[in-house]
Amino acid sequence: MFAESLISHFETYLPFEEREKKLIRERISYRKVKRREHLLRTGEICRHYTFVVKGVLRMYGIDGNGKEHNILFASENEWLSDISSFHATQPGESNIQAIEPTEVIQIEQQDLYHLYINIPKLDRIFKVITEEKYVELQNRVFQSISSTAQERYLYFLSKYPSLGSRLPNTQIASYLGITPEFLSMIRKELVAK
Amino acid sequence: MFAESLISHFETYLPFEEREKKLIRERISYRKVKRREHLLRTGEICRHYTFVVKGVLRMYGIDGNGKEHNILFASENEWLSDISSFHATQPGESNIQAIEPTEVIQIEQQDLYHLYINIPKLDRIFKVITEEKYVELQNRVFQSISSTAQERYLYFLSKYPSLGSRLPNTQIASYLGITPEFLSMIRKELVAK
DNA sequence: ATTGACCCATAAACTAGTTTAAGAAATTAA
DNA sequence: TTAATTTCTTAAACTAGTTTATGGGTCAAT
Repeated sequence: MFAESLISHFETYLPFEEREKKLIRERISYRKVKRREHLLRTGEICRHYTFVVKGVLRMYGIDGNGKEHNILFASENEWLSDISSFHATQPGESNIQAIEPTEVIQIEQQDLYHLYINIPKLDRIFKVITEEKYVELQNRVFQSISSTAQERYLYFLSKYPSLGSRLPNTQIASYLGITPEFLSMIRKELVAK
Repeated sequence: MFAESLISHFETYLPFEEREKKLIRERISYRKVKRREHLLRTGEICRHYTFVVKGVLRMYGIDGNGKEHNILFASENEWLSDISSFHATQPGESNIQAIEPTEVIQIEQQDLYHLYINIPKLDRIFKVITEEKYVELQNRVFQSISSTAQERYLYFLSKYPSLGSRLPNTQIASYLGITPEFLSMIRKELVAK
């Protein structure tokens, strides 16, 4: 059953009792997302916390000139949500789209709050998950203010080796904050070495 | 008493009973930090979660060429820690230094864990605090891949209006990922308008 | 009052990354 | 299987941001 991949994800943090697993199973839903299908668009309220079972999602923003910029990717066993839109129940800026055919588990706001109340250790687990994601982002900020595009690309490859081959280079360039043309140049230079 | 500024910070999230406040008071310590004094240096284990009562701290990293880059600032009522070093009890890369004379409240790892166990709502509160900081960082990442230095500077000013006048421009330039010379040029252009 | 450390500004030469354009290669849809 | 679309590469002209150097202003400490 699809719920087991989520429960075993939770159990990498803390053990769960059957009673708790049952509560979780009652409050989650499963969804398939086609390649290029959107889960969220600018101006919509983000209604779900989304857990990737299989595939890859990207979260991106759109700048003043209408250009898309990848904020992050989420692949197997990762969480994704426009957190501020989700908690405030307000329209947000973010977009979420599948890059590959993707399967996800989703929790709605009221269900997640219900679970937080009935399974206090979920507060602990999401605190830890958010801290882990926070550290990742902080490293990325440091990279972005201290490193060249080539260094950022090598860091990305070392951090997400599978994504390096799985994603089109245009998506990676957008994540790195450079043009696809310049990424192409960087790759050429790296091969030359 | 110094503990009250921390407790009233917590109570902006959830109410606390006297029993819980007592537990907190027993587990925190107060410290004055001189201008330019360090709370943490590269290679050290980050032993504390630090709450700024008064003043401004900066967290910075050092790149391969020995140059410092400001990852973030923490001023009144903000938390700061090298989270991964703190939880892993392992040496980290980060540095934390006072920009102004600063007063902080600190919690050591064992004390924080003790509080998490005895006051479960602290898991909830730190989950929310970390989510808030996560959203801030995510916005900053989006800025860094989508905006010019001038736009990033204006965003910084709008987001932290007090810091704009309180900090030397060299510190702001380091945070924005540009040279002080270029920030100087940006400011000149903005004044000209 | 004077030194020294730091902070800010200006300018010229330089470099990293963008833009535009155009063609080749690879995927996807029909 | 072919047409259509997306992806990748190359190259030339351009722009945003760096580097180096120089000088002036400010502030805390003697």
